[in-house]
Amino acid sequence: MKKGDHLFLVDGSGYIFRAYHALPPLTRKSDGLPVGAVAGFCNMLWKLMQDARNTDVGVVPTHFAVIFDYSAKTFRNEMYPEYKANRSAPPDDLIPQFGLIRQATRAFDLPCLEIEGFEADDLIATYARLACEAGADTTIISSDKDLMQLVGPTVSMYDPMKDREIKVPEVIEKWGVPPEKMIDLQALTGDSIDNVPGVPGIGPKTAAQLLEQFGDLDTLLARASEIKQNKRRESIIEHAEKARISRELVRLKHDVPVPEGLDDLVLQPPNGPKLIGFLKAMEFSTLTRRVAEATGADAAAIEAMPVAVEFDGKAHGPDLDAGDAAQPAPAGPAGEAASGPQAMTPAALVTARAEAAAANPIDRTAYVTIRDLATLEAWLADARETGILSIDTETTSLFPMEAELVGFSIATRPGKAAYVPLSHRNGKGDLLGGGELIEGQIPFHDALAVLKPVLADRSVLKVGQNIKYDWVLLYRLGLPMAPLDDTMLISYVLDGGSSSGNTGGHGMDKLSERWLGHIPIPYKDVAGSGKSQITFDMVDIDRATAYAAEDADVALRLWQVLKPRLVADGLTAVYERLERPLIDVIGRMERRGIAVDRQILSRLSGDFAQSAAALEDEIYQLAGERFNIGSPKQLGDILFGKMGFAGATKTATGQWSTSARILEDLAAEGHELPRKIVDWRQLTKLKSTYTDALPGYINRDTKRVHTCYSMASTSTGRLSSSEPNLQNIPIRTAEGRKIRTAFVAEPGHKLISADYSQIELRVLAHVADIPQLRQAFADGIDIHAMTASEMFSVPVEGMPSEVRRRAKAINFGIIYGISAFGLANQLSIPREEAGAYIRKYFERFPGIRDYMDATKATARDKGFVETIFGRRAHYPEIRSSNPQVRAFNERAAINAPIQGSAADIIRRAMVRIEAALADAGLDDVEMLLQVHDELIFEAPEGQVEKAIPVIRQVMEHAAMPAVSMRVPLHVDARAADNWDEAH
DNA sequence: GTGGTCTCCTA
DNA sequence: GTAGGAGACCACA
Repeated sequence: MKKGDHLFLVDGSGYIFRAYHALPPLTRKSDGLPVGAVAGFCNMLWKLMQDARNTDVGVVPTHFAVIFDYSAKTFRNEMYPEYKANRSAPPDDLIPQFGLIRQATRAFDLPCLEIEGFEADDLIATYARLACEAGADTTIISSDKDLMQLVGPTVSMYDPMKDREIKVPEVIEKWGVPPEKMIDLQALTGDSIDNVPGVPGIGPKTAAQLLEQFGDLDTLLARASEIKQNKRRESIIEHAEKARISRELVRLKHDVPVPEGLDDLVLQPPNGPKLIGFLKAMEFSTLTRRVAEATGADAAAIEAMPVAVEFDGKAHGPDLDAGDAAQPAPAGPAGEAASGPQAMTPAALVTARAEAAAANPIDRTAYVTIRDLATLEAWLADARETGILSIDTETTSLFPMEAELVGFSIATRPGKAAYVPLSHRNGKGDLLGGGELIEGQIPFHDALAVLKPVLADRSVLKVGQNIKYDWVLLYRLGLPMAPLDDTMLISYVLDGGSSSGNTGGHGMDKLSERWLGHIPIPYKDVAGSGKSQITFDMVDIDRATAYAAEDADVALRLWQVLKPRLVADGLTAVYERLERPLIDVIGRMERRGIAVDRQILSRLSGDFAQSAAALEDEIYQLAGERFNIGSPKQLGDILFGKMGFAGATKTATGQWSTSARILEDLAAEGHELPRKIVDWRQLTKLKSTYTDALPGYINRDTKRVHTCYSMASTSTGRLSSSEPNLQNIPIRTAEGRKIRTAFVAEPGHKLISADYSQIELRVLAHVADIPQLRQAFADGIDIHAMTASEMFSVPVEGMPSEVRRRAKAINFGIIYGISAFGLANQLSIPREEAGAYIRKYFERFPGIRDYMDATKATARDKGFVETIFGRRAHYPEIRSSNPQVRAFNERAAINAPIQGSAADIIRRAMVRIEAALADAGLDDVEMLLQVHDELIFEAPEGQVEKAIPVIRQVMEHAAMPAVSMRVPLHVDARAADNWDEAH
């Protein structure tokens, strides 16, 4: 940059907010994406650049940059934590526009600058200083008073919305002080919007007058006692320190370490086609035409560019990784490098990756065992080179909270994989294990010390299959890992639904077979199975290398094949918003676990055992013989054979059915035996599944129970919990509830339970857009009573409970893809009667039938259905010629968007809640469990009252801004010493 | 020992 | 009628 050059600096962030509030709202025609601020921004930039080229008016920029705030947190927060603390979140329809405006800037071929920790204003101050030193002039495109301190002989401001220049005279006219005194003036007046305190009672007029009188702030504060007005004097003396802090807050930083020098900001000639591509994608037809005219481009021949919407939620078009600073560019396999992934369409990239996978078969002989630090370091250096590290840990247990690390495998490029054994032992130990450490392994802590920085390096993407396991394990060993990608979760997003099966559908062996045409070594083959199974530390190192390195290699290859499919299928947003950010959130929940009181469980076990034994005697008495009550076969013979009870039905395999339902019916007829069997079953169930089993899951180190959540084993997007399953802890009966009292908070803490009320019915009301349901939820009235009232024309007041019960069953039936058969079963009524109810229901709520028909049609056409956030559930068998299979898939397809949308909503809440709690200063409030529509937290007693509203706020607004629900979400939250009382 | 069936716990 | 996990039993190997 040289003398005579002219730098234009656009205050991008400032402009966004101003344009948003000043301009009428505008949405993209085709899909309702809000783009008002984007439109204003593009028009402004184009006008600026046009004016600049019409050399007879205005000044001509030679250098140009658009500058943004990186985030709300800056160095000023360290000086003064309350700075900008009362800023509310931006409006929901503005959020997606932030990313779009950055993309617009790039489409204009303009530098788009932002630096973490600094405000846009600081960058502007820095560049203005640099330009000044180079002898050039600067025009700041903004009207923000915070920037006026920069105005001077070579720096002016320009307000694009009012077409007005701001130079020294304008500043004096507006504020009564020259630009160089603006800092002192703002220090006195403060700023309620940014939460700069200032001196109470001092406004701009008074401040200007005082500065006129005393010259500057320091003099004023030193001689404050001379001020005549009593109130003013006292206020200034009392708040002198606040004024000083305020001065530092408003003073812009002129020496930000900017990565781009001035010479990087040289204004380039306009790239018409690129800009038109973007404008077309935004559907700005007028500006598209103008740009085409001005640049001589043929707009009709230019395609709309795929625009990544950094939208919090459902993708509007392919959500490329453009906005994801955390994620390094995917490393392409050889052969693709010539064109580079960016130059290929998503579909072409998918094809290329699949072909590369097929052409590059897996060769286990190429895997190496790393036995010294230098080699390990060289491999990790390669990972920094490629920006990607596939990793897999080998351990002694499936539970990451108690597993011991035996070794780990890594892969940096397809085919380039290695295993690092750490604690393999020989078989010389006694029966308790033991054995001696085998030689030729890197010392445990040395290897981890070398691995640690790479795992923490945000420029190296860590890829794995079910990487949450490795994350939890490695975190326990003091090795945090980020960022993460998980091939299992990518597959889950791409191919979720019944097509993938409920178990192992996204397991590595299946994925490898499907996508790479390769069957990896089964775990059984290296460690055996059953009684003869050995722990991995006993596996021969050569065999372990083949197995483990292959896993890392396969995961890397799968990642290469699957990741581009996210973009091609428009599922990036689902993965980025609902899966990826949840990995470490759930990882932390698993790590925390929950305290379970062993004494309570043990006492309950005793109680249950005693009651069950008493029942057993009575049952034998009534039956006239001893038999195994727990055997449905024997029980059926006794009840329906020997004793000849009526009403027997057969199960699918021709056995007598002894389900609770049948036994209850018999009991209702006055038979004593079936009643006692039902009670016995309940007690033994509670004992064996809960009170006996749970203590075995208490971790010996943490003394807590750490369930394992699976993020990819349901067809709808729900989580599942296992080992132990904490999502089916009893609640229905008084006896069962007692088990919940054993789930307790630590001393000095409380458990908080927050659950969504009727979330699935609310989702139904939203997606099917049913006026009566929406109204009922808006009014907060009893939804089942309302349904009954509509259906049976009875007033809600004084409604018999049986009527409400039936309506409730129908409401649930609707969510489950109702059938007359199922409803008849549920209500124990004839199928004809159930059918009549359903017809009646559809008469009253025709929108629901429309929704169901539309959902079935979509599922048939596309093979999948979608949640409101775009998660897909595949049901290919809905086209089956078997009517039973078809009907089942139809019901599942109807249920999936409802259950799945609710699951997505709570996932979104979970992703956000930690930050929300931290922002509220509640870092010690910890999320422990998720039970589909409920979240359990543990909080220090003193923080409970503050935490509950934060939790509710996040949960109730979790769908926003991606989806604005037509019905409110409602969350009930309560705190207590144990889970029973909290729920 | 493994896998299927039945039953029952949850949302 | 949807979505799960788990324990007990029992027939099979």
